[in-house]
Order: sequence, then C-alpha cells, then structure tokens
Amino acid sequence: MSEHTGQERGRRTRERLLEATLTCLVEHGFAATTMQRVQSTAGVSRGALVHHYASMDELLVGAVHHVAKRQLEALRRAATSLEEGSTGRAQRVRLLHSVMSGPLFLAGLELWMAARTNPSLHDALVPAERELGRQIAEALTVEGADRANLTHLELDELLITLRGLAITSVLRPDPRLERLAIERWLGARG
Amino acid sequence: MSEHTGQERGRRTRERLLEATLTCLVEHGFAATTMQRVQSTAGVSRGALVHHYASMDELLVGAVHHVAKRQLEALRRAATSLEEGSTGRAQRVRLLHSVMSGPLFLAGLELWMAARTNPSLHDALVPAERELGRQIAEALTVEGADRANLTHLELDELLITLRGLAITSVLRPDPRLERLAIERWLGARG
DNA sequence: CCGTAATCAGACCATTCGGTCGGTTTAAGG
DNA sequence: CCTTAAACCGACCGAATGGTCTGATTACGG
Repeated sequence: MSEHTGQERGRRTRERLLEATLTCLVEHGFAATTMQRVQSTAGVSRGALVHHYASMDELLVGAVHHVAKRQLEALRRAATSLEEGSTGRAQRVRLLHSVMSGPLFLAGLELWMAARTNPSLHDALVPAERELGRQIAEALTVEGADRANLTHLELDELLITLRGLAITSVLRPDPRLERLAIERWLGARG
Repeated sequence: MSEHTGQERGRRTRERLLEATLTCLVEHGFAATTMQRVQSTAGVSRGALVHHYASMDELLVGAVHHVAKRQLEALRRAATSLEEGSTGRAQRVRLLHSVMSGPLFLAGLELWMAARTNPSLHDALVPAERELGRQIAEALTVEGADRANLTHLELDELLITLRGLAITSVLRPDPRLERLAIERWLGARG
C-alpha cells in the first residue's frame, strides 16, 4: 500500500514545491517569492527544484494551476451541503465568499497581479481562471432549484464584488463592511 | 520668473523620479520596479536618486504619496462640473470610476498589494489611503444637494465595487460588464 | 568673492538572483 | 544482475540588485 514508486516520489516533490510557492506568495508577496526561498521552504535541493521546474516562469505557471485546483477542491468540499436541498442564494454567496478569501485566494491574487506584466503567467492564468469560473458555476448549481441558482451574469457580478472585498480587506479588514456589502448584494436582487 | 533656484531643481528631480516610479509600476509591475530602472526611466544618475531617496523603501513611500496626490488632483479637476449644480448620484459614481481606473490607479494597486507584505510601505499606505478617502468624500459632496450626496458608508461600498471592477479588468477587460455593475449599483439604491 | 551646503555624478561593493552542469542515488525493466 | 532513465544533489556562474563612497558641480548667504 505504501506508495514508494518512482513517479510517485516525483509527484510528491512537485506538490511540496507548489505548496511552498503558495506559502511564499502569501507570506512574502510575489516580489519576494524567489527560487531559493521556495526551495528552502519546501525543504528541497536546488537540483530537485530545477529538475521539475526548469525556470521561474514554469514554477509560477505550475502554481497557477495548483491554486486553481485547490480552490475548486475547497469549494466542492463546502458545496456538499448544497446537495441536501438546503436552500437559497444566500448560502451560495457565503460559499463563494469563503473561497474568495483566505490564504488560497491571496496567493491567487498575487499571481493575478503579476500576470498583468508577465506574459507567460498571463497566458496561463487567463484560461485557467476561465475554466475555474466554469467549474465554480457548475459546483454552485443544483438541478431543479432554478429560483436559487445564479445566472452567469449574476456570478460575474458577484465575483467582482467579492474581489473588491478581498483586496480591500488586504489592508483594511472590516468584517462589518464585508457583511454589509454581501447583504446589500443579496437584497438588491430580491 | 524662471525658477532656477536650487531647491526648485531638487524638487523637479524628485518629481521626475516619482513619475518614473509610477511608470515602472504600471509598465513592469512592482517586482520589476528596481532602482536602476527608475533612474534610467527618469534620466537621472544613481547619485541623484540615492540623494533624494536613500533606500528603495523611501522611494516607494514617496510614490505612495505621489500617486495619492495625483489621484486627488485628477478627481478635483473632474469634479468642477459638480459645482455647477448639475445633478445626480450617477455622475458622482462615474467621476469616481474615472479615478479608480487608468494607469494612476494601476500604480496604486501595485503599491497596495506590495504593502501587504512590506511593513514600511504598509505604514505609509494605510493612513495615506484613509486621508485620500476623506478628501474624495469632500470633493464629491456638494453643499445642499443632500439627496444626491453619498454617505460615508455608501462611498465605502462603492469603492469596494470599483476596486473589484478594476482588478477584474486587469486581466479580463469587459466594458459591458463594467457598465452593468455600475448600473446595478445605482439601481439598487433607487 | 568665498565658504558651505545641497545637488548630482558614477565607480565600486557585497549579496542575491535565476540558471547551468557534472556527478550521485534511486527505482524500474529485461 | 545490469542497464537505463528519472530524480536529486550542490558547487558554480554571470548578471543584476540595493546600497556606499569619493568627488565634482551648482547655487546661495555672508
């Protein structure tokens, strides 16, 4: 049962490297996320890092997909409660909010900003984010509950608000304002 | 009349350096905004840069105040149309939106994100942003037009939406969605 | 006119960066 | 068992980084 196969070992190393990359992004920011910091955070040699990710760009692209994957996992795990018929839009919004905050989202935000001026990151992030959006929509939709499900447009609008909320909270955390903004969003659409 | 005085020369140099810093932030991002790039963009020697801003942190703190100043100038210039009694909330929102997009805001956004993990930048940005918010509120308020003026809370909420809009547009510019989000915000408060 | 302080110039420095490379270990297959 | 390839190691490299330092130039008060 103990998976000590060769390719499994490589897989684990890559996982540790990507996880370390997210940690660095969250704790030190994009500018201070260097290969040396990532390797020491992961507890991995330079050779190992460079073997799996030949350049910084490759590592960052890997991080993009990793963070998307992790966010989707988190959402799906949280969304199981939806299947049990329990109700409304408010719950969906709360679910999405939980994914659009916290360390995972912060790492994604750093990559998002960096992608603006980094072509290879940009080329990886845009389609990844598009796909993530699709998966999120799917995970939040319950067959038959047409009244509570969100349209694509509503989802886009909600994402905008949540992003604004997240980036605002980065420097000015204000739970009261957060709750209020979400309440208003819900209230505005009856 | 020609201001060739000594301290005026220094002031101009500082101005060019700060302007070059904003240019670098917008065109290359925070991570690639180095002292060398700033000095060559500004067309200034290393000695001059380091004379006015002894460290990178000092330069960035200077940039924070510069961008705040420039944003406020832009808003005030645009807000003159308000004084002439011309109406409503929609115009205020449009005004604010014009300040919360474009290169100037982008530079501020880079600094905002960087401030999360840079203490001295954080210490400079938080109070500066608070003050800017205050000044913005003032610039948008017209005495007597109580019905059209925005409350502090409404302003905070609007800023959240506009920030979300801005950061979304960084990677997925969608004028249609932008307009829609703003319309909804206006409509929701009748 | 002179001294002094601000401004500017650019050579220089230690450190860190991303990336290369030769060699070793480990696992898989014939 | 032996070959082969993937995984890993860490010394090494040139380039770029933020920052220091010595002098030159400029402006201005006395």
